Amino acid sequence: MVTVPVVRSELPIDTASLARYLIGKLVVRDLPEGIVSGHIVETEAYVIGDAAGHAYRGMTRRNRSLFLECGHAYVYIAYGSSFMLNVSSEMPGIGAGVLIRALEPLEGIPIMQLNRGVDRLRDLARGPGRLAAALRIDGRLDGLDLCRKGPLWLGHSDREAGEIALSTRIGISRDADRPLRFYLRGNPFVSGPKRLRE
DNA sequence: AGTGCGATTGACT
DNA sequence: GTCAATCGCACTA
Repeated sequence: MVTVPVVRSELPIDTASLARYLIGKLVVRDLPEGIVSGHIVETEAYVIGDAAGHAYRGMTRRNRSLFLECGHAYVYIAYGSSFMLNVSSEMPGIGAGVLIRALEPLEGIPIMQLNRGVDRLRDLARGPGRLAAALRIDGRLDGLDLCRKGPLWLGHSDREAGEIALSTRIGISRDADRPLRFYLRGNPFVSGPKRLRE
């Protein structure tokens, strides 16, 4: 697969714009068994001053990667067992980021199937915890620069993305009405209930 | 030291 | 569709 990393200077600084920009880009994972990758089909923006964002109450040990220059990984555990992959956004020192919620599998599908313990293509990376498991993403990747080739990085795709739709975010209670979720309309690899996929 | 709560998932009706 | 498991983290004292 011929793909090049996204260029940091081309990333939109604004968090919501970055969330939209990342739809259709590639997440590439370099594992000992081979390359695993997929197209991003769903993201959520956790913007500056967002009560639902992990940086809302300032920097802590867990969320410090959110304050890095845009294009770095913020990886944390939700509900005790599921890892979540985020891309930091905004200027250095500003805590905001984009949650990558779902991938359409592209390369290394047999590796994903082993990592997930399921075969069905649609179930491999539909949902943020499943995505991280499929790509074997854990806390050791927290803080990584995603704009250069390495164990985990973001790449350009030559495929046309399709229509990008907007909705409220999934699984939060505070600031729940803000339309900050981006997804490819009708794409079967998008998570959430039916009404949030069409 | 104790408490409450999730940016979820998988099993089940 | 419903619901419980699960445990790290932030907050209170």
